[in-house]
Amino acid sequence: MRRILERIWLPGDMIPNEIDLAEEFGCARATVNRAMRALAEEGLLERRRKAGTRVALNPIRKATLEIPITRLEVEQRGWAWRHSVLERAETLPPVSVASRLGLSDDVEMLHVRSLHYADNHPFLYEDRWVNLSEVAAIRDVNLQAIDANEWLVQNTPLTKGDISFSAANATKQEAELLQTSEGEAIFVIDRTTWNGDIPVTIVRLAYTPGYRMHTEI
Amino acid sequence: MRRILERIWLPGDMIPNEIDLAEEFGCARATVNRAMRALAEEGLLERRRKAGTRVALNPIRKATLEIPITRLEVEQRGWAWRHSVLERAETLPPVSVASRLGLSDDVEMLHVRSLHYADNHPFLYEDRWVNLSEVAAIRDVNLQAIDANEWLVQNTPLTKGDISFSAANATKQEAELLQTSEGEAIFVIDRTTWNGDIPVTIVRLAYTPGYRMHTEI
DNA sequence: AAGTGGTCTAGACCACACC
DNA sequence: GTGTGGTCTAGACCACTTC
Repeated sequence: MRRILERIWLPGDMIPNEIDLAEEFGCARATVNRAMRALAEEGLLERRRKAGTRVALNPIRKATLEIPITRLEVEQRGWAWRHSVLERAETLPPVSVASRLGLSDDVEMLHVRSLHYADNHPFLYEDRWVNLSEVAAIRDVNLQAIDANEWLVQNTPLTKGDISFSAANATKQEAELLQTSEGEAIFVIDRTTWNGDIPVTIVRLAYTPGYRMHTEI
Repeated sequence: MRRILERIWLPGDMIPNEIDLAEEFGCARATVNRAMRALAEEGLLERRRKAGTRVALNPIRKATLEIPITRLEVEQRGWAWRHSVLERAETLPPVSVASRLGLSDDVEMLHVRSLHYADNHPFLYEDRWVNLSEVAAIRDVNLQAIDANEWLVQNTPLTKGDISFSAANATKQEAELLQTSEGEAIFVIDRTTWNGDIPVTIVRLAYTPGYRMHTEI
């Protein structure tokens, strides 16, 4: 790592193989392998069998985003969290939702709209659809007492997720709920989650204006 | 992993120690360690010496975001990339920039504003300040020929980065550059990068309306 | 004090990708 | 074919943290 950061080994350079490095550093080959694997996972090296190891040309440093439970995210900032369920209905999904989940639009799903507060200020407006045929047990959950996401994470196997981040102008409804004005720029997360190949839930999270998602590399 | 996903081991459960697992699976302890370390890095397990290993209570599944070079991001979508430098000046930074970098505001920095295109449509407006005392060599670089970010990534050690994502309403200037209307919601990335403790560059990336950043977990 | 995970070793065999 | 990384083993000692 030092040699890469100090540009002794330049991007694109081949570096010695594991056996030679082990000899140079006076350690076992397994130790070299462990170190190199870690550097490759960080994106600093590119490794291929037979072809050898080279310093990554585009050190695409991977930022890891933690996808937190809203309650914890709010509480970590020192605010009091609460949320309020605006709507809870078992109903037919719009085609856009059904098709994105690969489900038929003539089977009822659970539709939950809720508003999360931080210290009594609107923080996040959540619009969620849940696949009832996969998570029937959620019918009996008091979603006012526990956030749907928190319940799902703790009670359903979730193996795969698809997340996208974007910006959107607040609709009139969103503006009213988030106590801002129509057209204000809103940070939006759209997330779809599967258990294996079975879609579990799709949710749109619209954050209060000024929200920033933060990470380090 | 199977036992966690199939909820045989529930969130919060302690799981057997490495020696017992090695015996159960008929493998060496090092192999168990390797597997458990991988699961811990994915966020499925929490490990502490002496305290043991437990299934993560909040499977904060970590999404890894790749921070790509804009040229590659555009080209990967099958579009032709080009960019055009709007301004290039060695000048004193505004206090906001200097203070966020922890630099004095009476030392000149390089200010570069540029517009990236995808298939001749405006894609990204970039406003960047570079610490010339750390990266003097960039004075002689033809930034019209290579994107500043791409040059920096390949020619400067960058050890630490701070990234935030947010939504903003397009200013009049941004709207004109991105060929949209004032107030349109814009996806914004603010990134500050250091080499060790020395700040290297700070940049604001304003994406074309409708831009989505995407990842999977 | 003691038990846990963290790390390392020396050796072995394997799988893949390039020749 | 052959050289590379990928993986595994059996054993050892270490470091941390909880008891």
